[in-house]
Amino acid sequence: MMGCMDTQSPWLDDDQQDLWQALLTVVIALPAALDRQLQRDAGISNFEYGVLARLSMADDATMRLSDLARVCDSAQPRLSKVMDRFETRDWVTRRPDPGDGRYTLATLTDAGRQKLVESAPEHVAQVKRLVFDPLSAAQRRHLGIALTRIAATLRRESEGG
Amino acid sequence: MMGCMDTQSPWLDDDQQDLWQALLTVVIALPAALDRQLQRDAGISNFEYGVLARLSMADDATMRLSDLARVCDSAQPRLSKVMDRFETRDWVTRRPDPGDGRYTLATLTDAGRQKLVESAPEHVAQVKRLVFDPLSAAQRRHLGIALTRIAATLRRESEGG
DNA sequence: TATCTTTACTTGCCCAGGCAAGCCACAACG
DNA sequence: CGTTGTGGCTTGCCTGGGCAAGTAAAGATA
Repeated sequence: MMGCMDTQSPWLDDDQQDLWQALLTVVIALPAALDRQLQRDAGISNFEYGVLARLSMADDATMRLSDLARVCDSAQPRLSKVMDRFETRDWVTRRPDPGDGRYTLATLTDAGRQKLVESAPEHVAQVKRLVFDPLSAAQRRHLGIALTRIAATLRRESEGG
Repeated sequence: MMGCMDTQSPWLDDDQQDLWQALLTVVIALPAALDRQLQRDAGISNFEYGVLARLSMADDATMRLSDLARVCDSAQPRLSKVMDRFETRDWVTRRPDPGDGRYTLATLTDAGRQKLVESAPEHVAQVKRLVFDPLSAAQRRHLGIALTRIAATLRRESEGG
């Protein structure tokens, strides 16, 4: 058991096991379910939907790729290839940042925004059905608090580690 | 269909947005972080670890592949290929179920169990660090309740849908 | 017993993602 | 001004996963 335990025991107790199993099911089956729905109804992946959504929220629907990658929890090569696909479908345009040629600015086109608007309702409905409907208001609040903490830890992990 | 909203509005309010973003970060970044650690320290993926762990808990360390796939939230082809890799490393053996030749029984070998035991401590430590450490006892309890409900919904989805 | 359906598993093809190496723009230093 | 260094992005190679088609065993029907 290797001495590197930052916490007490090297094993999970029963309650932890249950929580852990539920979390594993969610992180495995939830993206799969979202991907299936989006692929079927819109021909895009859950990750691609997230990229479109994030871009649409930015000023002038424009962001630096590195910033976009960060908010989408993505590595750069992955986002780069998504952008290749999006550009061939005319959903985004890429151009060097005039202020600093190292950055690349991505802008959502009208066609890209339209794709997002088209695919949003069914996707949002799926999210509500799978995540929000099973929970009471109080449970949603508690879930949000806990997940926000874990997400913050994961973000630190990605940047610092 | 469009009209198929099982809940009220077709959009998420601000609180829901925050929860949704945190959940997205977790389902994307958590498997990635677990995979990195396991790949680095043990040369296996998080999914493969889960397969070994599940098999090790069964009676005689033996399960039907279809049952194993279900508890691992996996489709059959995926598990089939994992078993190919495991068999070449002598971590599992496969043989037809004597009672019904359609089923295949997978058994964890001693070497397979040893691999699991070797890789467990660091993996468990990582899980604790990323998931449990950021939370209070009450938050863990709440999180477990909420995730169990969502996981149940997802399981119904996989089977019925 | 012969045929058809169902169920469990495997195989082959295609595509997305990770990683390492390469490329380009800027900054710092002499 | 050259040179070196750093940071952002892209490319190529390889592996893993999804899906649809194929195989094989069991059961059903006649």
